[in-house]
Amino acid sequence: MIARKILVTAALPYANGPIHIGHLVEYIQTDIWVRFQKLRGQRCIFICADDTHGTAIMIRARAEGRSEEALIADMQAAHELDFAKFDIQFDNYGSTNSPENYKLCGEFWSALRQAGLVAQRDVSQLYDPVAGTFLADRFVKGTCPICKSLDQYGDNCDKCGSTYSPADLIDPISTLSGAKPEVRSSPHLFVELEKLHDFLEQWTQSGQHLQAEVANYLKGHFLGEPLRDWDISRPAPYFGFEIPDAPGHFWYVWFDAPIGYIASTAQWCQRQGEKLEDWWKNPDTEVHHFIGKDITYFHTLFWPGMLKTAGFNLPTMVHIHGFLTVGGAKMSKSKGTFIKAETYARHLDPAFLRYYFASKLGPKLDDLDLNLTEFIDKINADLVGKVVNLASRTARFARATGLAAEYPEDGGLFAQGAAAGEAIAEAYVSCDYAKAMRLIIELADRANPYVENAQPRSLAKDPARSADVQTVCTVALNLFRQIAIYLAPVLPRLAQQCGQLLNDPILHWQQSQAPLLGTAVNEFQHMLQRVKKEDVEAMIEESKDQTAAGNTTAGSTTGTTGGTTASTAALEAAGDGQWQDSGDALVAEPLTETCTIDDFTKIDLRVARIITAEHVPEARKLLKLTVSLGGDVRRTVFAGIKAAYEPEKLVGRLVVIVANLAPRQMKFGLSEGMVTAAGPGGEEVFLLSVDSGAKPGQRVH
RNA sequence: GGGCCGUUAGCUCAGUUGGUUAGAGCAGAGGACUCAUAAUCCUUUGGUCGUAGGUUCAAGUCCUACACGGCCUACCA
Repeated sequence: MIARKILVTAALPYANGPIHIGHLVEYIQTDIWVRFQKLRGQRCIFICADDTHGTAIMIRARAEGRSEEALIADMQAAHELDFAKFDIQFDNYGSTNSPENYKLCGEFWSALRQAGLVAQRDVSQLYDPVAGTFLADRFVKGTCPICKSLDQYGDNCDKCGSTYSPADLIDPISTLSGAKPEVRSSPHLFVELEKLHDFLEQWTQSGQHLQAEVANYLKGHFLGEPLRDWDISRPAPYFGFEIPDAPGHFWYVWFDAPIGYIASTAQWCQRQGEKLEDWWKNPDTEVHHFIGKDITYFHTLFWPGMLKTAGFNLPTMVHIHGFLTVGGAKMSKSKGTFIKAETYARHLDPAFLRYYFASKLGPKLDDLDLNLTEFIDKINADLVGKVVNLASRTARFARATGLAAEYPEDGGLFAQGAAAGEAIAEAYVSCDYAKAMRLIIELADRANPYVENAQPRSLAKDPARSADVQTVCTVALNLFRQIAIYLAPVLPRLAQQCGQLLNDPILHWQQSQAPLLGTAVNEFQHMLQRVKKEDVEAMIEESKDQTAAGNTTAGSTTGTTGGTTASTAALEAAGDGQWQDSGDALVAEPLTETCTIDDFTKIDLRVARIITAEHVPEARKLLKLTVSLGGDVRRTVFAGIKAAYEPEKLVGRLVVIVANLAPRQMKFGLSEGMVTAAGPGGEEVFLLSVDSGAKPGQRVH
């Protein structure tokens, strides 16, 4: 058999936050696939890197008073350490901030230029004169130009949903410095993706490279109309690569991030004495990308377009997975389900998570739920009770004799297991790990009754029957070994331990097809500890302590999406030791521009009592409140607090409202004010209260 | 509102091109064993396969509608 050349990537984690268990779904999924391919004898390499560029990194480095390079070096070291703990084994782990990547970006760039796909036009963008930087959309807030809502981000309005340019915002402020941004026009470079429309249509709809639902999604959402030009340059200052033929302009982080896959491969080639062309410009090489559904767009439209234009291999397959939920809900810092990789590894065996994810992962892009009770049960029942137990209940008796020289009659168990190998392999290949695990555990379910019936315990008592003991142990340990081989992609350490126990390392899938005979058996050592409920609880508790609030989507990675807000060391160090308040909130929403007392008095804050509160059935976030300002002055106010408060519990309660806010016509009625609250939104909304004694209608000074 | 996916035993899920009394694991109940990490083994309870129609000799499996849930997208504070 000629080995296939398979190049596999997982999305590049952004250098702005630690690895958490949501990320790990992807890296574990990918690592299993790679280990499987290697075990089957394919030439398979696993390539990844840190994604390091962009405004967010620049801002954070600035806040921490150090260089971007120092920041990303620290983050990369932390990421690699976390991955190693989970046995995620990259062939090369690079960085998008590498000379190789710069060179390749140039290559892609020339190709795009030559193909006539680059257009230039001016973009008016807001500029922060204090921070001395152009402002990415999310670093500008102001009043929505469409619906006049206050405090909206620069790219789209949370309230009316309209999208616009940050330059259109009314009364914008920079969230970096609080300064009033100026509109500055600057030339930007665009990739005219529409010119590749036909190619992308054909490539995405071929039925070969994408999961069917993904192809449908693209067809419905993007390919049905002209593809928009893609703005891939950013004016200085920007942490990234300067565009060679456009001094003062930098490639947008999403331009150089996927090219990082190739750059990281180049580093591997350098080390291995291989040629990059053999891996990226070779029709015989398969390229497989594993990504989360949040970055589908980039990997299925832009990226193939770029590869096609620059003459690199197109992805053979883009494997897209869903998000992780914990206990059926999004990971939540306040609930302690936002679990960092590092925290998990301090409390529990990473192998457990690998097995659990494997047992839940299918080829679809459904979200995957980590149910902690199920987690405990599954690990203890499957891995400890069924699999490892096979070895632990027999290895001891086999020490004296070793394995028999001939494989005994076992009622066809080993042959059955060998025959199941191809079905298991197919399940791995198609990323249906759940099915693979099911099939494997079935083998263990058949093996244990064999041991039970064979009664090695009573045989062992009779010295005259040592041959029979050897027979039984030879069967049981071979069945165990067969299972360990099948599980090796998921549980590499177990495979290694099995190899040690039986003096024969597990190196190839094919070893599952013939029993191991005539070797010595070493002393049995515990292979896996059971999961203890207390350890899981301790992990959750510790995760709770870390930061204040905020639900975060347990998404995947690469680039500018899905990153968690970074806390800054500086702010945390300055925090009051007694309360341990995190600096995250301030980082997420920095202080605004200084205002005068006159500015403040323009806003008329009043104490009000909630008289009625009801759900607005059609609205997802809104409650309709009637508040009293005393006497018979009533106001109707819509408040976006549905996720955080039950209407019944609000009635009678005193709140603080903005009483002179211009009324606003909303879909569900006229809103005549605004209820004040703190928090990032969603379930994390906290209404302002006043101390007892205050009366409706009183002004807040 | 649009799109996609799902709805099978208390829980997690299998159910192949429609074909006999719908399966597994876990949990529950009873028993056995004590070699093993209180592991294992045997027996057993439990399902009008979301609802309503339809196609068919035959439907968990195909079609239609509806309900519920999830995700995406839009709308919407």
